[in-house]
Amino acid sequence: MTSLTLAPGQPFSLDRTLGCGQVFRWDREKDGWWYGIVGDRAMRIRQDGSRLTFEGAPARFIRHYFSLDMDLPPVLEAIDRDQFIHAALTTSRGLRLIRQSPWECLVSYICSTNSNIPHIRKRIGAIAGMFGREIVFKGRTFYTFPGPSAISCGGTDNLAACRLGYRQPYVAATSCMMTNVQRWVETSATLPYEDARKALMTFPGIGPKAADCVLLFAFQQYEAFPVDVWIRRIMQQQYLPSLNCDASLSNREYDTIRRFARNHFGKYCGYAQEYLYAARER
DNA sequence: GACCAGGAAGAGT
DNA sequence: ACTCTTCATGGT
Repeated sequence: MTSLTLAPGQPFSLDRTLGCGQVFRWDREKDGWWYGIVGDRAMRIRQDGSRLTFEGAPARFIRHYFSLDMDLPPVLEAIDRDQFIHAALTTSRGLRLIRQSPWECLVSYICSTNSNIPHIRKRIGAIAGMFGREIVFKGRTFYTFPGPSAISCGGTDNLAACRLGYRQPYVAATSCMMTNVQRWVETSATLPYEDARKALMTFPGIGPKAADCVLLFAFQQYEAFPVDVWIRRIMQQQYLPSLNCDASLSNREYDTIRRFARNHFGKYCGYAQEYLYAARER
Protein backbone atom coordinates (compact mmCIF):
# COMPACT_ATOMS: atom_id res chain seq x y z
CA MET A 1 0.00 0.00 0.00
CA THR A 2 1.44 3.33 -1.09
CA SER A 3 0.17 6.85 -0.69
CA LEU A 4 0.87 10.29 -1.99
CA THR A 5 -0.23 13.74 -0.96
CA LEU A 6 -1.69 16.10 -3.51
CA ALA A 7 0.25 19.28 -4.05
CA PRO A 8 -1.40 22.35 -2.49
CA GLY A 9 -3.40 24.35 -5.03
CA GLN A 10 -3.76 21.38 -7.37
CA PRO A 11 -7.41 20.31 -7.29
CA PHE A 12 -8.15 16.63 -7.83
CA SER A 13 -11.31 14.61 -7.31
CA LEU A 14 -10.90 10.87 -7.81
CA ASP A 15 -14.67 10.32 -7.86
CA ARG A 16 -15.29 12.96 -10.49
CA THR A 17 -12.30 11.91 -12.58
CA LEU A 18 -13.24 8.22 -12.68
CA GLY A 19 -17.00 8.77 -12.62
CA CYS A 20 -17.44 11.31 -15.40
CA GLY A 21 -17.63 8.72 -18.17
CA GLN A 22 -14.24 9.24 -19.82
CA VAL A 23 -13.07 5.75 -18.84
CA PHE A 24 -15.00 2.48 -18.67
CA ARG A 25 -13.02 0.00 -16.63
CA TRP A 26 -13.16 1.33 -13.08
CA ASP A 27 -15.64 0.45 -10.35
CA ARG A 28 -16.22 2.18 -7.07
CA GLU A 29 -17.01 -0.05 -4.13
CA LYS A 30 -19.10 1.09 -1.20
CA ASP A 31 -16.07 1.53 1.06
CA GLY A 32 -14.67 4.19 -1.29
CA TRP A 33 -12.01 2.09 -3.04
CA TRP A 34 -11.94 2.28 -6.83
CA TYR A 35 -10.83 -0.96 -8.55
CA GLY A 36 -9.61 -0.95 -12.11
CA ILE A 37 -7.26 -2.39 -14.63
CA VAL A 38 -4.89 -0.29 -16.72
CA GLY A 39 -2.58 -2.00 -19.18
CA ASP A 40 -1.42 -5.21 -17.54
CA ARG A 41 -1.87 -4.17 -13.93
CA ALA A 42 -4.94 -4.36 -11.75
CA MET A 43 -5.02 -1.76 -9.02
CA ARG A 44 -7.11 -0.02 -6.44
CA ILE A 45 -7.07 3.56 -5.24
CA ARG A 46 -8.94 5.75 -2.80
CA GLN A 47 -8.93 9.41 -1.88
CA ASP A 48 -9.15 10.83 1.63
CA GLY A 49 -8.90 14.59 1.36
CA SER A 50 -5.52 15.43 -0.13
CA ARG A 51 -4.22 11.88 0.34
CA LEU A 52 -4.36 9.21 -2.35
CA THR A 53 -3.79 5.62 -1.25
CA PHE A 54 -3.27 2.90 -3.81
CA GLU A 55 -2.05 -0.63 -4.47
CA GLY A 56 -0.97 -2.32 -7.67
CA ALA A 57 0.92 0.58 -9.24
CA PRO A 58 3.83 2.83 -8.30
CA ALA A 59 3.29 6.48 -7.43
CA ARG A 60 4.87 7.69 -10.67
CA PHE A 61 2.30 5.69 -12.63
CA ILE A 62 -0.61 7.12 -10.61
CA ARG A 63 0.75 10.63 -11.04
CA HIS A 64 1.04 10.23 -14.79
CA TYR A 65 -2.22 8.30 -15.37
CA PHE A 66 -4.36 10.82 -13.48
CA SER A 67 -2.47 13.81 -14.93
CA LEU A 68 -1.48 14.89 -11.43
CA ASP A 69 1.70 16.31 -12.97
CA MET A 70 -0.39 18.83 -14.90
CA ASP A 71 -0.75 22.33 -13.47
CA LEU A 72 -4.56 22.47 -13.60
CA PRO A 73 -5.52 25.96 -12.29
CA PRO A 74 -4.15 27.86 -15.31
CA VAL A 75 -6.07 25.50 -17.61
CA LEU A 76 -9.32 26.06 -15.73
CA GLU A 77 -8.69 29.78 -15.67
CA ALA A 78 -8.16 29.79 -19.43
CA ILE A 79 -11.45 28.04 -20.22
CA ASP A 80 -13.48 29.95 -17.61
CA ARG A 81 -14.94 32.26 -20.21
CA ASP A 82 -18.58 32.69 -19.15
CA GLN A 83 -21.09 32.08 -16.36
CA PHE A 84 -22.25 28.70 -17.64
CA ILE A 85 -18.83 27.07 -17.87
CA HIS A 86 -17.93 28.74 -14.59
CA ALA A 87 -20.78 26.90 -12.86
CA ALA A 88 -19.71 23.61 -14.46
CA LEU A 89 -16.13 24.15 -13.33
CA THR A 90 -17.37 24.70 -9.80
CA THR A 91 -19.71 21.71 -9.80
CA SER A 92 -17.06 19.25 -11.02
CA ARG A 93 -14.04 20.79 -9.33
CA GLY A 94 -11.06 18.44 -9.36
CA LEU A 95 -12.03 16.57 -12.53
CA ARG A 96 -8.92 15.74 -14.52
CA LEU A 97 -8.51 14.11 -17.92
CA ILE A 98 -6.90 10.68 -17.66
CA ARG A 99 -4.06 9.46 -19.87
CA GLN A 100 -5.68 6.33 -21.25
CA SER A 101 -4.08 3.48 -23.17
CA PRO A 102 -4.53 4.43 -26.85
CA TRP A 103 -5.53 1.04 -28.22
CA GLU A 104 -8.09 0.30 -25.53
CA CYS A 105 -9.41 3.84 -25.89
CA LEU A 106 -9.75 3.45 -29.66
CA VAL A 107 -11.78 0.25 -29.37
CA SER A 108 -13.79 1.64 -26.46
CA TYR A 109 -15.01 4.57 -28.50
CA ILE A 110 -15.84 2.37 -31.48
CA CYS A 111 -18.04 0.50 -29.02
CA SER A 112 -19.48 3.68 -27.54
CA THR A 113 -21.56 4.78 -30.51
CA ASN A 114 -25.24 5.40 -29.88
CA SER A 115 -25.17 3.64 -26.51
CA ASN A 116 -25.44 4.56 -22.86
CA ILE A 117 -22.47 4.28 -20.55
CA PRO A 118 -23.47 1.07 -18.67
CA HIS A 119 -23.89 -0.64 -22.00
CA ILE A 120 -20.51 0.55 -23.28
CA ARG A 121 -18.87 -0.75 -20.10
CA LYS A 122 -20.50 -4.11 -20.63
CA ARG A 123 -19.13 -4.36 -24.17
CA ILE A 124 -15.55 -3.47 -23.18
CA GLY A 125 -15.76 -5.94 -20.32
CA ALA A 126 -16.98 -8.64 -22.68
CA ILE A 127 -14.09 -8.07 -25.11
CA ALA A 128 -11.56 -8.19 -22.27
CA GLY A 129 -13.17 -11.26 -20.73
CA MET A 130 -13.18 -13.05 -24.06
CA PHE A 131 -9.69 -12.24 -25.35
CA GLY A 132 -7.77 -10.73 -22.43
CA ARG A 133 -5.56 -12.33 -19.79
CA GLU A 134 -7.00 -13.04 -16.36
CA ILE A 135 -5.51 -11.27 -13.36
CA VAL A 136 -6.64 -11.93 -9.82
CA PHE A 137 -6.16 -8.98 -7.49
CA LYS A 138 -7.54 -8.67 -3.96
CA GLY A 139 -9.81 -11.63 -4.59
CA ARG A 140 -11.33 -9.99 -7.65
CA THR A 141 -10.90 -11.13 -11.22
CA PHE A 142 -9.80 -8.69 -13.92
CA TYR A 143 -8.96 -9.12 -17.59
CA THR A 144 -6.33 -7.19 -19.49
CA PHE A 145 -7.49 -5.48 -22.65
CA PRO A 146 -6.45 -7.65 -25.60
CA GLY A 147 -4.08 -6.41 -28.30
CA PRO A 148 -5.14 -6.03 -31.95
CA SER A 149 -3.98 -9.52 -32.97
CA ALA A 150 -5.73 -11.20 -30.03
CA ILE A 151 -8.99 -9.68 -31.23
CA SER A 152 -8.55 -10.14 -34.97
CA CYS A 153 -7.26 -13.72 -34.58
CA GLY A 154 -9.72 -14.65 -31.86
CA GLY A 155 -12.49 -15.83 -34.13
CA THR A 156 -15.69 -14.26 -35.41
CA ASP A 157 -17.88 -16.35 -33.13
CA ASN A 158 -16.04 -15.19 -30.04
CA LEU A 159 -16.34 -11.57 -31.08
CA ALA A 160 -20.02 -12.10 -31.85
CA ALA A 161 -20.47 -13.33 -28.28
CA CYS A 162 -19.41 -9.85 -27.10
CA ARG A 163 -22.71 -8.54 -28.53
CA LEU A 164 -21.31 -5.44 -30.19
CA GLY A 165 -24.09 -5.26 -32.76
CA TYR A 166 -23.19 -3.29 -35.88
CA ARG A 167 -19.92 -2.27 -34.18
CA GLN A 168 -18.54 -5.80 -34.43
CA PRO A 169 -17.20 -5.53 -38.02
CA TYR A 170 -15.66 -2.15 -37.15
CA VAL A 171 -13.79 -3.61 -34.18
CA ALA A 172 -12.69 -6.59 -36.28
CA ALA A 173 -11.53 -4.47 -39.22
CA THR A 174 -9.78 -1.89 -37.05
CA SER A 175 -7.99 -4.68 -35.13
CA CYS A 176 -6.89 -6.25 -38.39
CA MET A 177 -5.67 -2.91 -39.75
CA MET A 178 -3.79 -2.22 -36.55
CA THR A 179 -1.80 -5.45 -36.79
CA ASN A 180 -0.24 -3.97 -39.94
CA VAL A 181 0.54 -0.55 -38.46
CA GLN A 182 4.02 0.10 -37.11
CA ARG A 183 4.53 2.42 -34.14
CA TRP A 184 0.96 3.75 -34.26
CA VAL A 185 1.10 5.51 -30.89
CA GLU A 186 4.45 7.16 -31.51
CA THR A 187 3.45 8.34 -34.97
CA SER A 188 0.02 9.64 -33.96
CA ALA A 189 1.48 11.48 -31.01
CA THR A 190 3.72 13.56 -33.27
CA LEU A 191 0.91 14.76 -35.54
CA PRO A 192 -0.86 18.09 -35.02
CA TYR A 193 -4.51 17.86 -33.98
CA GLU A 194 -6.20 18.11 -37.39
CA ASP A 195 -3.80 15.63 -39.01
CA ALA A 196 -4.08 13.16 -36.14
CA ARG A 197 -7.86 13.45 -36.38
CA LYS A 198 -7.87 12.64 -40.10
CA ALA A 199 -5.54 9.70 -39.50
CA LEU A 200 -7.78 8.27 -36.76
CA MET A 201 -10.84 8.56 -38.98
CA THR A 202 -9.30 6.12 -41.46
CA PHE A 203 -10.10 3.33 -38.99
CA PRO A 204 -13.54 1.84 -39.62
CA GLY A 205 -15.98 2.80 -36.88
CA ILE A 206 -14.05 5.94 -35.96
CA GLY A 207 -15.91 9.06 -37.06
CA PRO A 208 -15.42 12.67 -35.95
CA LYS A 209 -16.80 12.16 -32.45
CA ALA A 210 -14.89 8.99 -31.61
CA ALA A 211 -11.70 10.46 -33.10
CA ASP A 212 -12.01 13.52 -30.87
CA CYS A 213 -12.53 11.31 -27.80
CA VAL A 214 -9.42 9.26 -28.55
CA LEU A 215 -7.37 12.41 -29.16
CA LEU A 216 -8.58 13.93 -25.91
CA PHE A 217 -8.42 10.89 -23.64
CA ALA A 218 -5.43 9.00 -25.04
CA PHE A 219 -3.28 11.58 -26.84
CA GLN A 220 -3.76 14.66 -24.65
CA GLN A 221 -4.89 16.75 -27.61
CA TYR A 222 -6.80 19.26 -25.52
CA GLU A 223 -7.96 21.10 -28.66
CA ALA A 224 -10.29 18.18 -29.37
CA PHE A 225 -13.93 18.92 -28.55
CA PRO A 226 -16.04 15.77 -28.91
CA VAL A 227 -19.64 16.60 -29.83
CA ASP A 228 -22.17 14.01 -28.68
CA VAL A 229 -25.91 14.38 -28.19
CA TRP A 230 -25.43 15.92 -24.72
CA ILE A 231 -22.80 18.43 -25.76
CA ARG A 232 -24.78 19.39 -28.83
CA ARG A 233 -27.84 20.08 -26.68
CA ILE A 234 -25.85 22.12 -24.18
CA MET A 235 -24.16 24.10 -26.95
CA GLN A 236 -27.53 24.81 -28.56
CA GLN A 237 -29.07 25.94 -25.28
CA GLN A 238 -26.14 28.00 -24.04
CA TYR A 239 -24.06 29.19 -26.97
CA LEU A 240 -25.46 28.47 -30.43
CA PRO A 241 -29.26 28.93 -30.32
CA SER A 242 -29.60 28.58 -34.10
CA LEU A 243 -28.66 24.87 -33.94
CA ASN A 244 -31.46 22.45 -34.59
CA CYS A 245 -31.09 19.46 -32.30
CA ASP A 246 -34.02 17.61 -33.87
CA ALA A 247 -32.11 16.92 -37.08
CA SER A 248 -29.21 14.47 -37.20
CA LEU A 249 -25.79 15.97 -36.62
CA SER A 250 -24.08 16.70 -39.93
CA ASN A 251 -20.33 17.02 -40.35
CA ARG A 252 -20.83 20.69 -41.14
CA GLU A 253 -22.72 21.28 -37.91
CA TYR A 254 -20.15 19.25 -35.97
CA ASP A 255 -17.43 21.52 -37.36
CA THR A 256 -19.43 24.62 -36.53
CA ILE A 257 -19.70 23.49 -32.91
CA ARG A 258 -16.10 22.43 -32.42
CA ARG A 259 -14.73 25.56 -34.11
CA PHE A 260 -16.92 27.75 -31.93
CA ALA A 261 -15.66 25.87 -28.88
CA ARG A 262 -12.03 26.17 -29.97
CA ASN A 263 -12.51 29.89 -30.42
CA HIS A 264 -14.60 30.47 -27.29
CA PHE A 265 -12.77 28.29 -24.75
CA GLY A 266 -9.32 28.35 -26.37
CA LYS A 267 -6.73 25.62 -26.79
CA TYR A 268 -7.91 23.69 -23.74
CA CYS A 269 -11.50 23.46 -25.04
CA GLY A 270 -11.35 19.68 -24.55
CA TYR A 271 -11.20 20.27 -20.82
CA ALA A 272 -14.22 22.54 -21.14
CA GLN A 273 -16.05 19.75 -22.97
CA GLU A 274 -15.45 17.31 -20.15
CA TYR A 275 -16.69 19.73 -17.50
CA LEU A 276 -19.78 20.53 -19.57
CA TYR A 277 -20.43 16.83 -20.05
CA ALA A 278 -19.93 16.07 -16.36
CA ALA A 279 -22.40 18.81 -15.42
CA ARG A 280 -25.04 17.73 -17.94
CA GLU A 281 -28.63 17.60 -16.75
CA ARG A 282 -29.92 14.06 -16.67
C1' DG B 1 -29.49 15.86 -47.07
C1' DA B 2 -32.50 11.93 -45.66
C1' DC B 3 -32.87 7.46 -44.38
C1' DC B 4 -31.53 3.10 -42.51
C1' DA B 5 -29.08 -0.84 -40.30
C1' DG B 6 -27.58 -3.51 -35.65
C1' DG B 7 -29.00 -3.83 -30.91
C1' DA B 8 -29.64 -3.75 -25.81
C1' DA B 9 -29.72 -1.25 -21.45
C1' DG B 10 -31.85 2.54 -18.88
C1' DA B 11 -35.33 5.89 -17.93
C1' DG B 12 -39.77 7.30 -18.13
C1' DT B 13 -44.73 6.33 -18.57
C1' DA C 1 -45.36 -3.76 -20.41
C1' DC C 2 -44.37 -0.41 -23.55
C1' DT C 3 -41.87 3.51 -25.69
C1' DC C 4 -38.16 6.48 -26.24
C1' DT C 5 -33.28 7.55 -25.80
C1' DT C 6 -28.67 6.43 -25.75
C1' DC C 7 -20.76 9.74 -25.29
C1' DA C 8 -22.62 7.69 -34.03
C1' DT C 9 -20.83 5.52 -38.16
C1' DG C 10 -21.03 4.07 -42.76
C1' DG C 11 -23.55 2.88 -46.73
C1' DT C 12 -27.20 3.86 -50.04
